[in-house]
Amino acid sequence: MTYIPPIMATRTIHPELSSMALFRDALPKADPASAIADRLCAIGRFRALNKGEELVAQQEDNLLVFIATGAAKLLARSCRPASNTESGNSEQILAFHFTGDIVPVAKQGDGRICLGALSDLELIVFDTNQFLDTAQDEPAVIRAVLAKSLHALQRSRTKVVQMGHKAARQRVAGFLVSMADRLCGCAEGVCEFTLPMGRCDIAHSLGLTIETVSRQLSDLKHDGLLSTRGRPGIVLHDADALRREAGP
Amino acid sequence: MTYIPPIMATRTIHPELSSMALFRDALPKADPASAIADRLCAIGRFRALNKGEELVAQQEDNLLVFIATGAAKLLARSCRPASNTESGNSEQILAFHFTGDIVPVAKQGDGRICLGALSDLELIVFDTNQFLDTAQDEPAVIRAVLAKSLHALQRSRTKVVQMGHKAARQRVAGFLVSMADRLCGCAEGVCEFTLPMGRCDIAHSLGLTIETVSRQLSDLKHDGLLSTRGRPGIVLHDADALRREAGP
DNA sequence: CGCAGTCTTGAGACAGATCAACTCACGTGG
DNA sequence: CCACGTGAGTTGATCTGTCTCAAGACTGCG
Repeated sequence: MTYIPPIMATRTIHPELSSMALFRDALPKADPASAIADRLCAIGRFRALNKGEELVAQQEDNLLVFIATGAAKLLARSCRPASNTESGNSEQILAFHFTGDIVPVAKQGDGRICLGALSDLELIVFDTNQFLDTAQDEPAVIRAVLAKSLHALQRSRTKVVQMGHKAARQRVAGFLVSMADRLCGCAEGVCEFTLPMGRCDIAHSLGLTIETVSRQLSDLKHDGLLSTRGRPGIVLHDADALRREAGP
Repeated sequence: MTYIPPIMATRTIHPELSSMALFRDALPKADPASAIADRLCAIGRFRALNKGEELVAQQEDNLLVFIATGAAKLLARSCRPASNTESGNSEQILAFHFTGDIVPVAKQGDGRICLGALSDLELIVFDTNQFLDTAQDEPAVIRAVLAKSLHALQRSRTKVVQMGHKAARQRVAGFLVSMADRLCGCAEGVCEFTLPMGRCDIAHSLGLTIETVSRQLSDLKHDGLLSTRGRPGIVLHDADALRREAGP
């Protein structure tokens, strides 16, 4: 849980890294693509984080973070920054993000927001306004960012519904179905995958305690809906049945 | 609670209505503004809703709704659509929106999403893709939509934090502070305003029951933090103190 | 005036939090 | 190679905040 001070470049962006990750879909034609890619590379900052490290956004930052490779958690800490003993779990995970995602990181009303590395992580960090200024005359790029942002909004709204009126069992079931979909593209039937985050992160994501998450996983296991393979390995026996558990 | 079937125009958009509401800030120069405004008017649909009516999005809809005048609630219903007696409160309010807001309304993973009129309401409804195609060569417009979307994402994330690990008292306090800010621009000191929504909507927005909301309001009143003026009237005696109640 | 809907207040039940052991997996070093 | 230590995960017992059910008070309207 190392603190990573302000946003800062550690090296120049690998041009092809940037262009591939960001614009594969947005820019079908090759020529303007390289031009805009070059310009964006000039303002983007590359960051590599080791597993467990965090990129902490300053209060005034308004960032767009592209995840080149790896898995990350976006989290909000309920202030109380100077707690020595890791303090209470006053931390809420807003979303999990994986390779290829674009994460808007803007100041929350209160409490700092930061991006934690669930695995080794490669990021490209932009100042949002600078990015948009540069991409101003390339509507396809802005539109791609907008599409990703709307997607993030949709997932955030789903999370609101989940946390607003769902029981612990439904939240855990919903979480597992979502992970099955995002990690191995499995939407039905048997499905096996490895969770990149621990119970603690799951709990903070669902607004539950680790004890409750653990209990619900055990219950689902006893009900024959899943098996575990070691600590992080999960086998869903019937993704559809689990989706039904998650409720509407 | 009338059902409003599919999105449908009731009359052509008043051009100045559209241009004023959407582009006042996005398009400083006048000439191109009218051109793009005309084109957008051609694809936007005007809708007027009476208080209590709802605009129900179809599963396949992907809309951008501009609120010309009035107050609205964006809500997700936990399926179970054929419940006769108003059924359980299986409904979650995702956000409140007021005059000038731009509301992305896309299909949620499950359960329909719809926009309810808290007051008489005037809307302009666009298909998102059609809107973006039309605004393609006007980056300022797309950028304005992106900015609004990022703002919606930010508020949605704040709601996740609120519902993830905050007690009822904190949620109600936070709600009141937010409303004070959005309805009368009050951020501190004494502040009086009228809530456009009932206790029931507040409860559904915060993931609580109306009884709990009512109790918390009573408690805050007994603690001298606020007074009520009739049913919907609220007087905050000290917005800062209330913000402190809401926690970090 | 009386009705109907909204809001408030009260008493009891329950899901999940909290506190506290205990187990397990894994790496380290004797 | 095995004892040990550490951190994560599981399981159990109790406590508490919020939901539920139920009754009463307020507001607005015909």
